[in-house]
Amino acid sequence: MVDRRSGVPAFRQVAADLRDKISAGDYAPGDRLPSERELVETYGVSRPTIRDAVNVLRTEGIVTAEHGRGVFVRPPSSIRRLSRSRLSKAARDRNQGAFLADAAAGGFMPSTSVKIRFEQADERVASLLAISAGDEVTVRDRLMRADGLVVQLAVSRLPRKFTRDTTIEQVDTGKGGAYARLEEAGHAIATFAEYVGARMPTPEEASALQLAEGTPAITVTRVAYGSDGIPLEINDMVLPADKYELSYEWVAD
Amino acid sequence: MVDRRSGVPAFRQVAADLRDKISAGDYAPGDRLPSERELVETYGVSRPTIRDAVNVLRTEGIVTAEHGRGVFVRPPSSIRRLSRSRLSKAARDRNQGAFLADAAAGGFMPSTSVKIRFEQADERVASLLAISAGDEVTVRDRLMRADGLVVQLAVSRLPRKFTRDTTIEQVDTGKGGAYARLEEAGHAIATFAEYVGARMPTPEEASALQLAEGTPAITVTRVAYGSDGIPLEINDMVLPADKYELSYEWVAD
DNA sequence: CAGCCTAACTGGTCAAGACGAGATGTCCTG
DNA sequence: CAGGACATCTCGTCTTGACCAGTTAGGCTG
Repeated sequence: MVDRRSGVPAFRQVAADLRDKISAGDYAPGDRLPSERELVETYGVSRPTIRDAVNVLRTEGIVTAEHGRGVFVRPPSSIRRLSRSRLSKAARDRNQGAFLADAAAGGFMPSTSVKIRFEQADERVASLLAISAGDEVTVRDRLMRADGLVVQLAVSRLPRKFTRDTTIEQVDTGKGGAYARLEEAGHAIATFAEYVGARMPTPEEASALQLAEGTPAITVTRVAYGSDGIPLEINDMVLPADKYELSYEWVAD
Repeated sequence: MVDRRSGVPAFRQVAADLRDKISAGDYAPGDRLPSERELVETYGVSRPTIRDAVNVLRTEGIVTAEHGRGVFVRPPSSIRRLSRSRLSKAARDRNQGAFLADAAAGGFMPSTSVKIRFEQADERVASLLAISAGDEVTVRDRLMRADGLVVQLAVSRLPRKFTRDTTIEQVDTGKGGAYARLEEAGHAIATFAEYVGARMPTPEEASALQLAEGTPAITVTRVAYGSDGIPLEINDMVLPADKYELSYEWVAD
């Protein structure tokens, strides 16, 4: 029941009560919550109020609603850990992109689709690639699927001057991937930098990644530098936060 | 106006239209949107429908509502970049914790509050610290403020066997911080590992960090290892995703 | 007995209306 | 002219009522 005199809005009281019941285990992961109309009875409030309460839990990501079936406690999803060793030369030499290596380890059927296009660098891209805004860049737009489900979006951008007359401008870059082609052209990768953030996905990202309401996206911008310190490539990735965790290790100095 | 025959729910049409107008610059960051009652007129739908639409944008984090004032386009917040060099020994020797070093660089007034407690390791903590579940750990619970605003929560846990009879069990650990005390006790830090994820904040975190609706939290778990590979400390941090970006650099191998 | 079909669930959307509470400018009063 | 009271904006909450749209299980039909 709801305390009308407490000053706390009714829908928040209901949300808090349901949240407590879930964390106490009264409703276990995968369980169906009572229907909205049942909750109307038990709490003595109207249906929109119940819906407001459930929406709070949905945006918190702890329940999902399925039309016609009910509202379910979201089971903790298995986290895939991405380590920076995915970019080691050893892994590259095995002719595996980072994603294919993950697939081999994770035991799922990988598939990727690539689109190539060319564009003029905007301010952010130009600054990260140390070129001038408006300079031409080669863009490789990748969609990665695991067992048919999209699990990762990645957009790779390279100054066109490094990719002309290479298979980097083709869908299939050949054995070893784009980094191997760069190396053949005299641009071996020397260092990496990654910038990690998180935000709510755009509607397009949410539908592409099939994100449930209340699931944030992790954004990773990776910059690959040559031995002379010149940026060779930036790679913008968007990952579902409920499926990925990034790991980094380093030696203390 | 709203197209009733399109099959797209009215509140989503309104949300999409407002989102487009915002990204097109019709409403600039900081601008007030038309009031809900005005939107009722322009779109020809009821107020609950308008509110649903606005709520979509709120959970997407692109507008905030202020009671009595209006709905405002959220200005892009300035991102503070946390680099791993914040943990270099040089920085530690300057008697600066990571947070104080950031403050010096960012030019804001820092303040922190610390609570010490002891608890028994749960499964996750035990596994990360390579001890047995139930073993006693020293917990340092920190709250960091910048100009009075809470900007970071951090919980540090160390096996009690490493902290007994040290100032690590005091609020003030002394010059150089906890890592310096560990080193004096023969446990120099050799390597770090960080695990980065993101999720929606709990209600407690949201109010502590004063997160606007629709702002995710970045979670960082840092493990510090001694030269013998033994875990010495784990540090769980929660950061507002709209204020922080993490950066990592490494040499390709 | 197999398969379809429908009834009775479920959540999704929307309306119209009411009142509460914070913010703010204006106008009146001292 | 300064300051406070109030009118009137804003969003916040909640109700009643209705219909639409997936889902599912049970019963009917062939």
